[in-house]
Amino acid sequence: MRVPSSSTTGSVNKRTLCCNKVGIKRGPWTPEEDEVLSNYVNREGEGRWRTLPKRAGLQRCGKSCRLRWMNYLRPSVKRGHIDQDEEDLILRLHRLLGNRWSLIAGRIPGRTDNEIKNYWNTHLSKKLISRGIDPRNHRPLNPSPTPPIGALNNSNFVAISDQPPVLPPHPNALTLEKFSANQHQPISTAGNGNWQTSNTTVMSQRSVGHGSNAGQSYPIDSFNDEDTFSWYLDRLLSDNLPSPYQRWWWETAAIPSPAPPVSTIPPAVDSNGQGGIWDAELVKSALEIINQPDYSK
DNA sequence: AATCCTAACAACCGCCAAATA
DNA sequence: CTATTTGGCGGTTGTTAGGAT
Repeated sequence: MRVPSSSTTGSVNKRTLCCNKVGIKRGPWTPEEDEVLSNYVNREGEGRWRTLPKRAGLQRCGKSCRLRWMNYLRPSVKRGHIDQDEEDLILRLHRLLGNRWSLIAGRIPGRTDNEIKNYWNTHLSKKLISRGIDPRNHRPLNPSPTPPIGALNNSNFVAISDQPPVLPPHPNALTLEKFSANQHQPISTAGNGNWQTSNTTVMSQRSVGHGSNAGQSYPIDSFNDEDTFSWYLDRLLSDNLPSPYQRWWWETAAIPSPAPPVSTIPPAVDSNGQGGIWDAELVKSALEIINQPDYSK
């Protein structure tokens, strides 16, 4: 929660335009404000956030209104206790997707990216650390052969061995390496989460696998392949998830529609006879990640 | 009772891609 | 085609509540 807007510190100059106006309120929302915003959005619908405050009669910036609606007021938002199933799922998805909170939230009905991010930072990352696992990459924190005594008992997780699991590399990184090696210029994942060539950012991770992106000039022409790969990976994962998760995984998938029929999935060998993009090791890595039994109840 | 410490989480920030003018 | 606006994202801040001292 923030200090209300009356403060006039030097940081004001750095604020984005919508929050830089005199008379714009900041900080916690009151029940009265919530009601005004809820009534307005229920009546007029979502969108046009920038002009919404004026139309609705709120002394807030549009960004703040959008955030309040999306994370708190929306009827579909399920707030409160995150149960064991959800927690298990967040762990699996984070291991697969990293800090892509909106993608993770998209797989957990009723939960927002902000809520999952908070839950991760306050609960789950600490839980993993207590197990001797690095929450950033799900690999052992301490590469020494003997984990600390008691580390495996200090959580809700069921220890399946005396050793923390050694996990395979992140599948998305593998994906791009594969694209690069077979067909295109060198691409790597940068620390800022963007895909890069040697000196130029070429593709935002937010674009990968979703949307047409017509008109954009990506140096790789395999965007559709990547798109298809996302779909294929989705199918593999849904088929191999623990049973309670299978149905909603597919139902909530944020993937192109309609999905391509199975018959269009390219073979595991490309036209040159080289290892194709559906590399068996890549698929195996993804399945190993999602099926790691250490998060099971 | 007062103070300190920390977990929890709502809200803000800067950035950037997509949409629109 | 370019400039501007909008919406969405992940990272971070800082208030609050509650437990410990």
